[in-house]
Amino acid sequence: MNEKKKKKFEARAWIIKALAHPTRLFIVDELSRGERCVCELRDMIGADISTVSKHLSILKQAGIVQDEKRGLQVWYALRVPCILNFFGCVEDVLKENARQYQWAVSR
Amino acid sequence: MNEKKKKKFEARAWIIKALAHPTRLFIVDELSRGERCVCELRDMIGADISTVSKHLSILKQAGIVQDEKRGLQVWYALRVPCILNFFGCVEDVLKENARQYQWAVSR
DNA sequence: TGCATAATTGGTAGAATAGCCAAATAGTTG
DNA sequence: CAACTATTTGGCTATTCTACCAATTATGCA
Repeated sequence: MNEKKKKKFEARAWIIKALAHPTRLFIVDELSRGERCVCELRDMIGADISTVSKHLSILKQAGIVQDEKRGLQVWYALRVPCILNFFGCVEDVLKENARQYQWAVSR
Repeated sequence: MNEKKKKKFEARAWIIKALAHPTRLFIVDELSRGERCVCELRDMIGADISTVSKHLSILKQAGIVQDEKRGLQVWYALRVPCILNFFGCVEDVLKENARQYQWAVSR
């Protein structure tokens, strides 16, 4: 694998890694329904606010969300909605896995 | 967040985590062009065969690839091609990030 | 059966990640 | 300006991930 190709997959992995955590997936899902401030997300997630803030920072660095400060609050919004299309495929994988599992235990 | 919702995002994260590594993304990309045996992938990747095998095992457990033994070799193939659609979106994010970066440094 | 090849599994050291607390920063209000 | 609120950052520990080597398993062939 040449250097250029390597860089390409590293860049992709960087974005995908940003999504690879339940809390961050929850945040993306929530933001798909509109912008939220950090305190709203903290209440929904139920973790320390510093933890939530760090998750948001990872999503922001990856370019998946954007933020805007208004007064004391920081509001986050989805920057690239196409991310959502992916979840359909992920659900397909999960469904297929469940199907295969059922098939495996039934024989 | 209730227990059911939590499980849902954990399941999704499990699949996405399986993709969140440059080598595994390379494998998925390579398999999108046809099935490959472990030794072919090892040659392309240039890592220890045990490392490649473990990456394949992660993809297989997630249900993203499937394997079939033929003689001495094990051949891997993509199980859910819809995964590929996602990379278009990931590239969009990367492009958007690059654009934003250019804009930021030019002012 | 004994040897060679392909792949997986077990073990381990080092790197990366996640979560919490405490401290710092930024904006608001009396 | 002091007190307060919302968020981020730094520091720390526990956990998870990754890559390699060595050992094991499975198959093919002389």
